[in-house]
Amino acid sequence: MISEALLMQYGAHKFSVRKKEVLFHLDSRPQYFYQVHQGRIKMNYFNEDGKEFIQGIFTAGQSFGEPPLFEELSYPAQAEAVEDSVLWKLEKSNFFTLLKANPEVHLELTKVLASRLHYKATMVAEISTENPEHRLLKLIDYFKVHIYDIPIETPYLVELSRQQLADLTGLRVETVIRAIKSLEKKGELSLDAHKIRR
Amino acid sequence: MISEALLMQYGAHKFSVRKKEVLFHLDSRPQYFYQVHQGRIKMNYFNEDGKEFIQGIFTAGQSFGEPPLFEELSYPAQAEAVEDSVLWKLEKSNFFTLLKANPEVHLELTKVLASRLHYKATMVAEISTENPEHRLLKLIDYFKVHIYDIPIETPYLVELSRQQLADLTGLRVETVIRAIKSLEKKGELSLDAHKIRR
DNA sequence: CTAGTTTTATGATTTCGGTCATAAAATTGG
DNA sequence: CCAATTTTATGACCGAAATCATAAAACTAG
Repeated sequence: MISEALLMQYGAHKFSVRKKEVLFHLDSRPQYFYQVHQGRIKMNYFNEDGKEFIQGIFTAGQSFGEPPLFEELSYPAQAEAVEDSVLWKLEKSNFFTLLKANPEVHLELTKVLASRLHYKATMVAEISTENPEHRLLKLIDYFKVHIYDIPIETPYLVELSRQQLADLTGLRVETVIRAIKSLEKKGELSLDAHKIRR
Repeated sequence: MISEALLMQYGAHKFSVRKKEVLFHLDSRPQYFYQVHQGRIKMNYFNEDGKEFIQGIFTAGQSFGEPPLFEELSYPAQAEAVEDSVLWKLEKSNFFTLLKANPEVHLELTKVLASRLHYKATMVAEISTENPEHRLLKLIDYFKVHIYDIPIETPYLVELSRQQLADLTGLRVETVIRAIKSLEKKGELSLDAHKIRR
């Protein structure tokens, strides 16, 4: 997260997007550094027959889509507004000028990339080797502990739909619904009015 | 990749590991920055019933296992020598001193993390949504273009075993063997003496 | 308030890749 | 050089999750 003061100083602009609007497409070349000011943005991939995979969901204060800025790479997913949102947008070259002039910001950004890499390494191993229930618990606990910084023993209310859980874990909605039910029966989580608590 | 001169200057040491030796375990806390001097190291995860997933294979000049150094995180996989190898090992605190004093090295490292994030994002989406043949082609092309820097039109000889391909794509050996056969039949790649060329 | 949409739910059926068993070919190491 | 190990290969069978169909419940927007 880069402070607004700094973003403005280096010529960033705020702009609005409507729910479902696409910010950039799969395989396009990055031109800007993006940071969420308000709302929620997801990065997602669709295969040939329309199956979605969600790389990440980003909320106020979080940046996204930085990796391809650093190499001559194109985006491995598109970015789409989950709800009406306001974003900061900073020209690529200005972004690098900013980083160079502010080593502590650069270090912060490296930490963000490191933590995202940790998340991806965790999820890809889960998806490759574990069953649906295991995957879902891992994802839920990951969000709780690493994204929302809630101690593992404190109850946490999952704010993701069954479909989003499916698209984050590579499962299908029906499988998620059944696995969640089964996990409730086993006492691994609780449900009240369809909301998942763990 | 950090130059040997710089590594030495900040107190790094070289040490040897034998094939199959484990450098650090899953869930342990990182204490060092590691860089391969000679040989090959893989980072891998095993689920409860022994199914392996390979996060990456690192060769001479490449560093690995950096992300958890930047946050207070534990390793999401273990590191294991694929063959007898020699490694550089730099104390965590010295590593950060080095980065701080050498911004261009820090930027290089950020690029490495960015490119690894790109690889993981690509593979996790593949594994979640695509069939075995698609996954294998994507992996092979990724290694060719992004890891070995070979132009897509130049033939490339895959130096990974069927088992390694399986553990990198979340498949089983038998499935990889059959998919490779089928891809050969379709003309997507060629085989000579079991070696895969594409 | 209500029609329309999205989300959650559940049963029946299918399928793709996993599992199991076995063996040939290739590689390695002593 | 040869025994032991690893890698590649192939067929038969199985099963977990995907797919398909349908509907109730819960939201949402006008």
